[in-house]
Amino acid sequence: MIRLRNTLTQSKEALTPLEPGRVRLYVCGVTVYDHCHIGHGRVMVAFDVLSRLLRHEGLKTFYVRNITDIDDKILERAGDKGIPYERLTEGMIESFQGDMAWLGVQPPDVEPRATEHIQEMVALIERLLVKGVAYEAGGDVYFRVRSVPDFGALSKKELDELIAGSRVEVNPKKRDPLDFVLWKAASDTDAGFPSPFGKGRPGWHIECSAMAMRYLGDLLDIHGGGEDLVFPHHENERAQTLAATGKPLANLWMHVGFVTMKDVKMSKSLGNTVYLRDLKASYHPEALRVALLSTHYRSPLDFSFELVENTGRALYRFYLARARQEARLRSGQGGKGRTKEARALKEEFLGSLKDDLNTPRAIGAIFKTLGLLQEKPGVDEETYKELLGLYKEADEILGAFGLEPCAFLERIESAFFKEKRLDQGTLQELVRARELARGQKDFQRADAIREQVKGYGVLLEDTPEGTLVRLDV
RNA sequence: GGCGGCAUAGCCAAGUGGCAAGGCAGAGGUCUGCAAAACCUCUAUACCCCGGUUCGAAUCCGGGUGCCGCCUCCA
Repeated sequence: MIRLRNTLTQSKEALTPLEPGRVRLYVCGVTVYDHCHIGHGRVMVAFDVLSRLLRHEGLKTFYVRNITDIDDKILERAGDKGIPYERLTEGMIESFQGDMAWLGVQPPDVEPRATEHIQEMVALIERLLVKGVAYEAGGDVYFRVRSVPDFGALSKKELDELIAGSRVEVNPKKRDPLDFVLWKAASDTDAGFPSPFGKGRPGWHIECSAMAMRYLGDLLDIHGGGEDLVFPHHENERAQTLAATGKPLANLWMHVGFVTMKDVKMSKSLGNTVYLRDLKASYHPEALRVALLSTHYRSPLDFSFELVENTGRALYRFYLARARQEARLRSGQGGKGRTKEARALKEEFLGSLKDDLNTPRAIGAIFKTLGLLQEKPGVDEETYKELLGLYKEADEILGAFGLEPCAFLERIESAFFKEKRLDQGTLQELVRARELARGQKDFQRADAIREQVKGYGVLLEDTPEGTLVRLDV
């Protein structure tokens, strides 16, 4: 049983799919007018983990994540750059997909684009017009918010209080200041699509309802996105779908908390953003992924480079311990039989994830296996097999902890040597020279070499098997 | 102003009624030519404050305080 917190009811609920064994999942993706920052990355990773977990639990999951490729910001940005908006969005979609691949986010089953579903949106708007809950005004079409009695249920807002606190400039075309636009008229020179209401483009909210309904039907099991989408975006999606179909679009609404920088929300409009693409050069994607999952998805995550560095260090230690354990087993040295503990950790891992995606606790369980590996003689073959099962599960669901230790270490090392401008050949020579000096008990020279190499961030450890090169990551 | 959320060690972060996970950082010890790594031990008499419920609360209830977010495009 998977339990998830529902924004609508403000409590954890057992996930009970509409159709047994199948889950319909829709997540609001990105508006492609700029590159993705860490906040986007967090949401995508969170729902990536959710979809992986659902599938791991044997639920056939159909995951739809949209791309908003037409809106005011896009047109504005393209205008600033003096390029057609399609060129801007194509470039940003490519950038987005590159970032997601780097982060290990699996593609959704369908990634619909707004511009390719104008027909569905127009049809839905027409439905709303027929029902009398929408009206045309000067080429625009608006949705009558007051036609939905429980408007505000999702975001816990009272209509009248919204008006009181409203800072929106009044649009004279609206009959009620809270009404939102379903279709926006375009001038002759503006980008736009033909429609029965005239040339124009869809409002932001209608696209998600239309595309969700197109691919998943009138009612979803789970609809998710960032916390800032609760109001107005999801509230409006819910209202318009409810008005059109009598169904509230989704049974369960999930929202991911913000990424902050020094406790202030990271947002494009505030300019305190760190883009995913800027992290690619310096960090292993697994370090960022684990860092993003080390805080529960609903809590704010205060981002810092230190956080990623610390996580990278912990991962390095993790893979080193595994490499050592594997070396022990290869050389035929047995360890302790700890299968009971290993199984308990495995249960803790999966149980945590099934309880509202408690990734921090699940990650804690993974790190607890380190204690088993590193305690005196390590573990025996059977126990390690059990642990490998856990790591495989972590790889499948979290998309982390499942690499071949050597693969991870080599990747870290190659990046390291590239960055530090110390080539491996020179290092090997120094290590040989030092071993020679040590053999002659010339410890002064040996220590000097160790110091020299340390300047490059390389640590030399003397072990019975010879010199071990370790990186100060 | 309205609504929502959060407050756990130096830092990050679990824990939702029964001895306070885990990570990072730090201290001491074992080991070592010296180190490092690893291991062992230690690092919150205690979970923002004040009341209450209970045999028992970080955990439930009431009242404060502080921080954050939404109410406007935003993941």
